[in-house]
Amino acid sequence: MVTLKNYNHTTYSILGILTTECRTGYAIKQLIDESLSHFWKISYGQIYPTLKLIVQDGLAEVHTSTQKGKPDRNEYFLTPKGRDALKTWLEEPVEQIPVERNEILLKLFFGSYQSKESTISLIKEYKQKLEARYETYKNIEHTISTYNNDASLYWLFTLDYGKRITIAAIEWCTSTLNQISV
Amino acid sequence: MVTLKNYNHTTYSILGILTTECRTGYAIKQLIDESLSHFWKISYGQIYPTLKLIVQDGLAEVHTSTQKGKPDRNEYFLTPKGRDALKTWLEEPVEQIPVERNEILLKLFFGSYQSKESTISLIKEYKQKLEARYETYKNIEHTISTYNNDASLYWLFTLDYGKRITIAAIEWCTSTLNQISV
DNA sequence: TTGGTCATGTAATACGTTACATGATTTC
DNA sequence: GAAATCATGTAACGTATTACATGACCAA
Repeated sequence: MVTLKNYNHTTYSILGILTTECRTGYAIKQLIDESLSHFWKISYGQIYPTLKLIVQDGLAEVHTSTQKGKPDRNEYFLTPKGRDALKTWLEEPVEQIPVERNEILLKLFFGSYQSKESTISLIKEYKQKLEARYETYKNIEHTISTYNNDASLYWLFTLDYGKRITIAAIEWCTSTLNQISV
Repeated sequence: MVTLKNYNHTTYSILGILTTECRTGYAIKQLIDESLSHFWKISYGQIYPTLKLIVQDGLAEVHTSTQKGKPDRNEYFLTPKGRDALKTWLEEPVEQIPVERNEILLKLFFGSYQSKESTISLIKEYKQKLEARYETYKNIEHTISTYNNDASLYWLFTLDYGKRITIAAIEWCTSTLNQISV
């Protein structure tokens, strides 16, 4: 029995996206920025080396098409081994919820060391950014609704998460501002 | 006029903590693990090199006490320059809210590629971890309440944030489980 | 005597961002 | 003519984790 190598989450995100119609490094970046941006991000500096790696390891195959004028287009396709690796990872339990570092909370933690006004504008700006983010989520939701494949239900679940968290954070801003302003 | 160097958030977190009674690398780690763990984390591999750096740059001074038997104890104290650097950073606006990578949402995003049962247990486990986290937050809250200094009000604000976000996430779990189980 | 607490530190590795380089086609 | 889109990729750098090494004291 062959034990599969362990890859990092970035690699699995790419394997996962290769199950969709996205086949090029460029398209992978686009999909993540458009539809997963509320809980994932990636850079070309990760994508291209990772694509190379998964081909080396036999998780994907690359079909290169040289087009007149245009640059080469490398399309990637999962192999059965690649699908296995993805499935295995998907069914593994998640060990821990990671701690997200939050700069705003870090600054607020030292709030007694700055002026009330600074703290208030810190939270007000945060609130504005959260409200903008909420609007973005509604746009993503709209984009996803138009896809209408069997994946889109799950995509909407992840968005619902983003929206709920954002609303909770906005409410916290309001409540905290009230408590400070007194 | 002297322009201050820019440091990373980890460095500012250490500067901030040096405004409290925590003076050693060990105590810094402890405080973060106990009272900031809902939005920050740090390792010794960051703490000790950073302490060295801020002394080099004149942001802190170190007083070493050699004790009989026990290992050397290095106590760090902010210099006026260190306080300036902290204050400047505290009053700078936060550019962007970072995207937190979320492994659970990543797996859920590819939910159509796995069995319903896997997805359900993924979310159930997540919910359990969130509930455990909520309990932890209540413990931290209790710890902080006993400190009773002028910082503790702000510390409680950050905790309130953690609690609200966690509750929203738990509610999302419940709602999503209902929708999947149908 | 075993494990916890106090206490400091480094080296290797892993992970991620940013800036750079290239270049054709299409749209305003 | 300028800007956006499609398209690929590397190198340098910044940041963080993990494992390792050391060692005394104290409590169960």
